[in-house]
Formats: sequence, C-alpha cells, structure tokens
Amino acid sequence: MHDIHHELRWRGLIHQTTDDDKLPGWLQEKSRTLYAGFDPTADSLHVGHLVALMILRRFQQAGHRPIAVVGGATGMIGDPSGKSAERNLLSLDLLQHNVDCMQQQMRRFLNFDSGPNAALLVNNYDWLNPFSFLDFLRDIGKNFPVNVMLTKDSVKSRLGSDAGLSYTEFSYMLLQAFDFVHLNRAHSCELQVGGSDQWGNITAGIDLGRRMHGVQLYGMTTPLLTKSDGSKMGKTESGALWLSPEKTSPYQFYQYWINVDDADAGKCLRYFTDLSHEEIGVLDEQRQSSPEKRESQRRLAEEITKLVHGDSGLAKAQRATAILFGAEIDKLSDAELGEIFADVPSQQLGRETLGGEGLSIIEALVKSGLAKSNGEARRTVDQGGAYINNRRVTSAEQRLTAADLASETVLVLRSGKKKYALLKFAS
RNA sequence: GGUGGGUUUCCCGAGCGGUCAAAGGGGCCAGACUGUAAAUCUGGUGGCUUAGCCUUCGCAGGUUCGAAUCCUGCACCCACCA
Repeated sequence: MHDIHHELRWRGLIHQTTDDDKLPGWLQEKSRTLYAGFDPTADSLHVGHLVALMILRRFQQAGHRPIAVVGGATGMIGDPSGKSAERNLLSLDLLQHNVDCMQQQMRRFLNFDSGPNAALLVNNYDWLNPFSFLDFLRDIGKNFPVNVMLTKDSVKSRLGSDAGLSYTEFSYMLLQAFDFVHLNRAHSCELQVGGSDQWGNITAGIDLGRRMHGVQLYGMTTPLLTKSDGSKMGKTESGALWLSPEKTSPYQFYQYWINVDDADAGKCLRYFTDLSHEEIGVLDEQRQSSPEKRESQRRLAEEITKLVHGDSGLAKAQRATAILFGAEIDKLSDAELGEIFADVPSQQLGRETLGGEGLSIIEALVKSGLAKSNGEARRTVDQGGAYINNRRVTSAEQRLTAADLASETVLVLRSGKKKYALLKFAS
C-alpha cells in the first residue's frame, strides 16, 4: 500500500493525530475507511473545504475508502467550533438544496462510481432525523459527561464571551460524535479527518465509540488554511472563493491562485495539487532562483483550476487572462467579449448615445460605474488611469463614437491596472 | 447629582471670526518601478453646468457684513468629584 501517512506528512497536511505511533502502520496494513464532514451552509463548496476534499482524494488514491458526510442534520444545529457567535438556523428546504449542490461538486474530486474503494456520500440527516429526543438522551447523551464537554475549547471560548452558547449549539458535539459511531457501525469507518478546529468533535466521537461499543477509532486534523501574513486563505474582497462557477468564475478563481504570495505558493502546491514531490521540488527551486517567472503560481493556478472547473474552465480562464492583461482589444465579436468578460459589470446604453458628438469619456466612466462622480472620472483620466479597449485615454475631452466599439455593440472600459467595465450599446 | 473636557470631511486628528472644502497621518484611487508580488516614490482624494457655484465641521436656534471657530438650548461621549 502506498504510504499515505508519509505522503500527508510531506505535504504538511497533518496537524495532529490521536495516535502518532500506530497510525502510519495501521494505514499501511490494509484499505481503511475514513470520513470527513462538510457543513451545508451554502449552495457551493469553497476553498475552505478544499483541504478536506483533497485529503479524502489522496486517501482514495492510496487505496483507502473515503466517505464524505454532508451535515444535513448537523447543519440544522450549527457547529460552534471556531465561531464567535450563535449561528443562524437554515430552513430544511435550503439545507436540502445546499446538500444537493455540494454533492455534485464533490464528484470532481472523488470517484464515487467504481472500484472496491469507491467513495461514499452520505447525509447525516438520514440517521439523525429518525432519532427521538428521548432515545437520543438515553442512548447517546448518557455517554457524555458534561464536565468533559465543558473543557472543550470550542465550548470554553464561547462560555467566556458575551455571546454565550445555546443548548442547541452545545449539543452539536454529540451529534457529530454519533456520526462517527454510526459510520463505524454501518460502514466500518475508523478514521475521521477534519480541520484543526474539529479536534474536540473528533475526539468526542472516539470516546463515544469506545464507551458504546468498545471500538478503537482514530482522528487526524489538518492545519488551518492561513496565509503567511496570518490572514485566512481563500478570502477575496468580495467574500469567499467558491468552487461553483456561478459564484466565482473560473477566471476569478484562476486569478486568485496566480496572485498567491511566493511565501504561500509552496504550501498551496503541496496542499492542492497532485504534482509529484519531484515536480514540486523543481518549482520550489525555481521560485528561489527566478521568482519573477512565477512558475509556481502558474502551475498552481493551472492544476487547481483544471481540477475544479475542468479543461474547458481552465481554457476560459487562461484566454480571459491573456486578453485582459494583453494589448489593445479590437475586432472581437460580442460573443467572445461576453465570455471573456463574464465577471465584469456591464451597463446598457442606447445606441444613439454614440451618434453625433458621441459620448464623453467622463460620462462613460461614470455610467459604467468605474467612477463615482464626474470629478473622480476627470481625475482618473488626467492621471492617465483610464483606458478604452485597453488603449490609454489621453484627454478628458475625448468623445466616444461607434468607431470606438471593440465588437458589434460593446465598449471595454478600464480604470487602473485591472478594473474593467463594459458598456453595451444595443440598438 | 456637581465640575471640567469632547463631538471636524472614509478613519484618526489639527483648526487665530474672514486668506477653510478645512493642516497632518492612515486608508483609498491613479501613475512610475516591478513579477498581475512586496517595498518604495509621485500625484490625487465633497459635489457641480469648475476663472465660478453649491453642500459639509453632533442637532436646533442666535450674534455678526461674515462662524468649523462666539452665544443659547438639546443629544451623545469622556474625565474627575460626590
């Protein structure tokens, strides 16, 4: 068997395990079943989920059987771990919708269909919902000493704060603990992986397994996904970096990775790509010797975009990148522009505004939303920061006519280095 | 309850009754440099039909030719005293 433990160590993906001595050998012995949980708080996975997803993927590649558990039930409660305030509860319908969406996205990472170690996707709503409150208290709750629960960091931190902690969130741990035990009974699952903030929940499951059935379960956590400056990775100005192309376009996704700091590039390559040790070693060296080539970022962006959005998504992102950071935009079709600038905000204007005198560049900037006022637009132009079709505007007096269109009906405006907007002049 | 201090443009913070759209810093925007990086440097940063006009300095009034600057009342914040 492929030495998955060694592999994960090398990639820096192991933060903590419940048994550092036994686990490596245990994983080599035979194919094991493991699981990771995903909270259905939105209708798409995001970069924060990527670590766990890649771990499951690597385990599967190494011959183990991964189970992805979608928290249809636990999502109704809300995990207090790492949260400073009480969570809002989601409606059942919304949760179901989110679960469906996330299941679809996981197919890109895991093989659910063939082989002896095909991945499994389950929803804990299926086994938690039928439980009656009394049964749960008798069978599960009995095994949880409250004084132990109170020592968990996730609980302690909230008890010490003004936000407090509701009984509901306090009970979350029991549900997740039972998940583990249930999966152990139903699917012989013996290992749970999760972010380092899940440690308390994971060990709670291990304790429960021992008390209820005398079984030995294992846990492993991954480091938190942070950048070298300490901030969270995968956050953009506009929010999370989603895996769904509707929420984060392949272009934006690709751009995020292209722009990763040198200091974080090595880590990202290890975490998120299937590149071999040798390949990553070469990239590490190149990043040292000629960082300006940014080969690491390029490979990282390519690999991860391909994994998440497929070959066609990667192609789109690269094409858009080439044009957006390239020369003058001219003689393109509406269709081409529409695809490349899919993320770019656009405004519709009447075709007649281009007639006669034409449209003033100032007005165009304001209408497109690139400038908040005429004054601001004027400043941008005066300072040489305004572009029409990637061609710098030299005078605030310039007027735009049909001759300036980049395609049949579209004009591409830009302010500064990479802030774009489209003006569409349909008749 | 008493006394004193405060409330300024996105934030912090200066501001003699006229020369205050209001110093300085931060942030932000643009430019140069560069690796679509970091750092650095330069310029800009209320609005408009821009030699001018309009709105802004806690709120409402008042004094004055003229107020962010003075007076009165109100609201909120801070400090000390009881």
